[in-house]
Amino acid sequence: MVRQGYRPNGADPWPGGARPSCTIYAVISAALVHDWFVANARDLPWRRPGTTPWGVLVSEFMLQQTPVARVAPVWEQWIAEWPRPSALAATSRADVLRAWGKLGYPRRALRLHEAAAAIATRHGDVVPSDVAELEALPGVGTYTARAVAAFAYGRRCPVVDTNVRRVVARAVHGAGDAGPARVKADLADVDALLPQDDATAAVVSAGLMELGALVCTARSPRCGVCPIQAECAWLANGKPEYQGPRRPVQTFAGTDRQVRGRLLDVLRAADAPVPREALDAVWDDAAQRDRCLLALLEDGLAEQTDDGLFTLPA
DNA sequence: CACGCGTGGGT
DNA sequence: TACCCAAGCGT
Repeated sequence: MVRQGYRPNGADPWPGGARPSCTIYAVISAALVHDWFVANARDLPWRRPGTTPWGVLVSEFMLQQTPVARVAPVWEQWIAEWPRPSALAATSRADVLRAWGKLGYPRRALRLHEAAAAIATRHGDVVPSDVAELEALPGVGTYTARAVAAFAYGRRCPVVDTNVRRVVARAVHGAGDAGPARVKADLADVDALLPQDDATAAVVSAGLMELGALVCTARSPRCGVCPIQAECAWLANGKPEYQGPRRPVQTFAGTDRQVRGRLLDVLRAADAPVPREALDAVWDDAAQRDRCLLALLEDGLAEQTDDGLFTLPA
């Protein structure tokens, strides 16, 4: 139901004077999201019956900032090769980084490797279902912990990612898009609309994400096929454009990230330690190149052998 | 909390 | 073509 001036949770979704002129808020029906998801969910590999909590955890690591289409084939290989945390933990970091391939942000691969070791040694090779225990694992933050609790263990748990934040910002708050993250308030917003039953709530959590990924998209939302269009505060407000501050789009060309990527690409492709000259060839600016190589060594993404050659970490 | 961290596809 | 963006995390 769309209402004037109604605020779920009483929280101010636009702190700091960024409040848009709209005054319409809405309560959206979890049942509609639930039924839409059951009918429209993508057939993703990690949603197949038989996927273990470990499989879910691996998918969530890979999906941190990497699109579904690129993750899917790599996930299949990882689960086939390392079906349990202990199997991954027994693998060298070099092999893990090579298997990570070009998913990006390779520090995630190291953290997943560390998390696997922690699960193997401290949790009996079983991925924890408790949010606090999950958050204690390296590379597992607010989102990933709750995603595993919900999707791997079917628990009622607010799962807030960029998709869900956008759906809530629009459908509930009537804004064009989500502003800067407000973790506590975002979790409370979603918690307020989840049904009580664990299994049903978990499906709704997946449905909210799927809705944001497929229908309530950032660029061209397909409101005409949206299951909650009749309740959507953004539609009721006339789809106002987002007014608040936007995080500046990160540049890439010329940044350390690009240089690190090129250096690491050389190390991944090499089947033996490489001399300095092989790395020097990928970037002209020597100072930047050296800084990046040093950073890779410090991050544990590269190592130097006794005879001065460079490799992926053992 | 704002920022840095890879990569490549869509528009 | 240049942007814009994609299931975040750690510091």
